[in-house]
Amino acid sequence: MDFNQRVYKQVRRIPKGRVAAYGQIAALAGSPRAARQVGTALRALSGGELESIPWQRVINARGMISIENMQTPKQEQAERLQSEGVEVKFVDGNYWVDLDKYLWKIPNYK
DNA sequence: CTTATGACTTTCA
DNA sequence: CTGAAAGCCATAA
Repeated sequence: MDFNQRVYKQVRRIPKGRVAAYGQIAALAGSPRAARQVGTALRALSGGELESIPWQRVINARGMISIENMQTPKQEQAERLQSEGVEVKFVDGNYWVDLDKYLWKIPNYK
């Protein structure tokens, strides 16, 4: 299975109303140091996948929405998160999420 | 096969 | 706290 597919699979596991860092997804996908590739994977999403995958729940380690891509505005991500119950703050041109409250705490397996 | 690139993260000044 | 710098590694060219 491709790295991208593993990423999508993990992203779908993020509970509604929670967010996860790129690094977390990378770790779950099998490459703890491939956080940037998670972003690359999400950037490659197209039409239907944007609806079937909760990509809006993935943000950077500091709780900020780090999209600069124009086809999927960070504003849209903020809106999607808020409609799920996640509080998003808009400060100086950037959207922030309180990680202490909304970060997805991965349960211990094994 | 070799380079470039980047929806990231961590560290150091 | 702020910002610069260097790792990291899958993908694209």
